[in-house]
Amino acid sequence: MTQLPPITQKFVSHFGEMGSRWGINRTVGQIYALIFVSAKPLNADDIADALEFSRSNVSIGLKELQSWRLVKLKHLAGDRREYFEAPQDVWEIFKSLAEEKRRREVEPTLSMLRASIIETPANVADAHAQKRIQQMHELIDLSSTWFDDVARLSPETIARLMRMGSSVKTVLDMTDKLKIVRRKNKT
Amino acid sequence: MTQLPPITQKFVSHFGEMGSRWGINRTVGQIYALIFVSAKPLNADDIADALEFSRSNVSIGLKELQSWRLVKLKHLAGDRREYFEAPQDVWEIFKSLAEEKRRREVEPTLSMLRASIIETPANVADAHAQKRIQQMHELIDLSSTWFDDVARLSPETIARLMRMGSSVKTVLDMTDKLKIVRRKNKT
DNA sequence: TTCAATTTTCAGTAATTCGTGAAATTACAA
DNA sequence: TTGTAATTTCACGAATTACTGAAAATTGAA
Repeated sequence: MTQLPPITQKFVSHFGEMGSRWGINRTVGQIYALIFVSAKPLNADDIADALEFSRSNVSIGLKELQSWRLVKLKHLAGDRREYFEAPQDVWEIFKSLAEEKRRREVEPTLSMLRASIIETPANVADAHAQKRIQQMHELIDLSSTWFDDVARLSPETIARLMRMGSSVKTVLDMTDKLKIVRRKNKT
Repeated sequence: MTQLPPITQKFVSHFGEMGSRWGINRTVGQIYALIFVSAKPLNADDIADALEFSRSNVSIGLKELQSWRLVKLKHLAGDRREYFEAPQDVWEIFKSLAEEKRRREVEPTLSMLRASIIETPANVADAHAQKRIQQMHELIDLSSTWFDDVARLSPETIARLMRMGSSVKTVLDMTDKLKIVRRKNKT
């Protein structure tokens, strides 16, 4: 597997760059990209070889990717090395990532914001700060629980929702009308 | 403004930590947090003073925040210094951030993925890689245009949509049924 | 057990990113 | 203009983060 084919090569290197803009570093990004596009599971040596990273670097990178649930460990019969692969369904990947990000970054922020909100402000400046913090908390809390809710839907339902784009508004309005009609009929 | 009040203090320092998990660094995060909770616009000296950063550091941070459209420049009458404030509406803030992130990170990735997709695969490995890249492209493209669509809705409509959570499914199903009824009536 | 293959850890070093003070530039009042 | 306050730029040292090779630990077969 020395010398990656051109499309793979380009993807891997770009993904490394993007990785560093997200929390993960270039190396980890490249390792993931390689596993993602690979047709079959890879072991640590395959990766170290293909990307020309040290074996230890790959080991650490794989650990990191496992902690994000982005790669799955797989054992091949008659080979005791550990092989890794990415889930086939891209939606599943997206969801793992979002969940993990929520757990690690969003939740701690929310608790901190909550803690600030229940404190008694010492002066007028802090009272204003608290109002602003409250606003931020509401926004983050609403979007994150919403995201969780949506993630629970089937990929097809999500796709359907997304394809509607901004025309969801029409649907919402329609629903409201229906509710009103029902309420009227009841009384 | 030396010695920040406790709630502000805590928020600012936590936000700095979070900032470094996102693309922005600790300093920039703290500067933003301070501006966000402040009741009135701040100038660079206020900030340098409150956070004990060097004046130049603040200047660079403010430039960065402006480029993300997270702070707005404001001139106060009879004072030629530049004052900065964060938009009042947290939804607006969220949208600016998302748009800017899309423009800087998502769009370049999409073009790169597109470029890979139209290339002719050199071998069977690259053909498989291309299929995977295609899947990733579809997912990112769909979510990002969808996000744009939703962002265009009014904050109230968005809030309404979010409050529905996973029960949107029921609405979608209802809509489908309505469509079917209409179609039947037509024919 | 023992042994060899594989994986992980870790100390040291390389690379990158951050923050500062000093100098340069800009903007405005006199 | 000229002088001064405000802002930006930039080179450099400090701090942080990433990567490596060697050594230790783990795993499973014999």
